[in-house]
Amino acid sequence: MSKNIVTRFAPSPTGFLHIGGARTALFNWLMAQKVGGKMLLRIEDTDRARSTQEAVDAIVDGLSWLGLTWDGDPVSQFARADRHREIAHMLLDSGHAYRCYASPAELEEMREAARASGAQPRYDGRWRDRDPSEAPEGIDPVIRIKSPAHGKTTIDDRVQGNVEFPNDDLDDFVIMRSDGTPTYMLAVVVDDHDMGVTHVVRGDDHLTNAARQKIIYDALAWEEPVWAHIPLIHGPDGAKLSKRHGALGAEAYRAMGFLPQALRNYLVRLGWSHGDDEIISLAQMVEWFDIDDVNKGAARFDVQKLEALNAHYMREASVDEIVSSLPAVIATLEIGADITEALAGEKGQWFQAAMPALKDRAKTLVQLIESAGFIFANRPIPFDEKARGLVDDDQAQAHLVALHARLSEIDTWDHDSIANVIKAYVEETGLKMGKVVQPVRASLTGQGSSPGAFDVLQALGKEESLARISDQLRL
RNA sequence: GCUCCCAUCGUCUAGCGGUCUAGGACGCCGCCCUUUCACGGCGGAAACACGGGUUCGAGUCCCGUUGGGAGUGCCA
Repeated sequence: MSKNIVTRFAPSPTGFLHIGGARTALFNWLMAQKVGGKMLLRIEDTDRARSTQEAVDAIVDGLSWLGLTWDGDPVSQFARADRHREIAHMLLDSGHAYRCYASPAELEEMREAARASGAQPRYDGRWRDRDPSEAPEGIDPVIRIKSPAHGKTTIDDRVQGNVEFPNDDLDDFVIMRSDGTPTYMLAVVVDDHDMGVTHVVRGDDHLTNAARQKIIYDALAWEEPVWAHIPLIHGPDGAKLSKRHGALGAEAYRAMGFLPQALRNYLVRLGWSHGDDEIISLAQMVEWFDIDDVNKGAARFDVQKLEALNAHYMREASVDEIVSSLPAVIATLEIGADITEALAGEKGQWFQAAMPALKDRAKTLVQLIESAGFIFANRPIPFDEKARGLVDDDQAQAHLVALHARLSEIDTWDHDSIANVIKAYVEETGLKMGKVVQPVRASLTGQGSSPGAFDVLQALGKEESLARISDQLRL
């Protein structure tokens, strides 16, 4: 691998930083990072109608959140339209491209006919060799590139290997629209070349585009970059990950309570691995990652595995780190405002005190907040029926009620007292500890569906016990 | 339809001709630890899509079948 490699991440700002895009960016970043090269960021905003500034912001935010940095300012592809036009005309002058006056209706007809006869729908090159003097009046032409009529175009891809495309299937595609704006196909080539990009790493949905782009490189006598088309990420159903699979952007995963290091770790293991290693630090990724080791097949997105990784990183993270990443998550919750308010007061201290125990038990920051529900709950909340709801069989319910009755006689409400009552009861009845302790404990701490005994405690004026129970009973 | 890509447990994957009665992780199921829930520990069920070759020997190489996926725009 050469020393001065330049990669780039080139998203189109029509949505947010999709999970697939995030991984593409990660791979690009890793490649550059590994050899001390550069990763550039280019916004492919040539489609004015669909590009928005909000999307650009979301992409930038998403990358930053994931800790993926780029060199220099983001490049706007749209802003480079003049240069694209210049190249298009160069191609025209050199005879590698030509003006085409075919109407949209004509093209549609062409495609229909091709489909009907079972052939590949493609432009038939009807204006390729026609004399410009035949051009109809009042029609703005597009500029098409002359692609080779015979033979094959082969892409030497670092991930996909050598892939050959019959030139028959690569038609004379449009490089400049009739309104004078460049198409993506031309713009990428010109930009990658001008920006000095040496390695193009992107989704394999671009693989056939690489063949088309190579035609442009060849026509310009420019050296093509090293290609690496990484497999797409699929949804649980095996189809390309899309809107209907649920959450889309990095910001959504952030809102769901995932830590950036967890998402990074998960993403890098999709289609790439380093032996049996599962937990991989940033430094290790940089050291171990090799584009040549990336698999060709698409991987399905599995939230459970992401959650497991996240749980790991939450345990590993310091309380401070967790606390500092909480506001962004809370802000996205419906009851976020209430929580923020509650946190400002005494409940904030309880929350802080409970944090070490809380963070080791939750899989996501959202779960962490939810599991602290008893701290934020509005009081008083009826105790009896809630407790009953925790178990479904009658016998267990009876035990629960009986135990609660005994517990309610306790004055001190400290760790030992509660434990002793429970122990005694369990010994007396010969019950399995977990069977009865679990629901009782749940009703005491208010976890699960029942914010229970904490309210009883409060009603009894045992405020200070809350903190103690959080601490001693480990919630 | 056509072009291209892919194919190991449910999922992510290890495997780069013999050490594979196929390893790890997530998930799942037991047991242990535990005053709850977790964590942790131990154990279990679970895969080389199918058919032909090549080879002394194939999960590993070749071909086909089947099954997935991507592309097929004056979108990117």
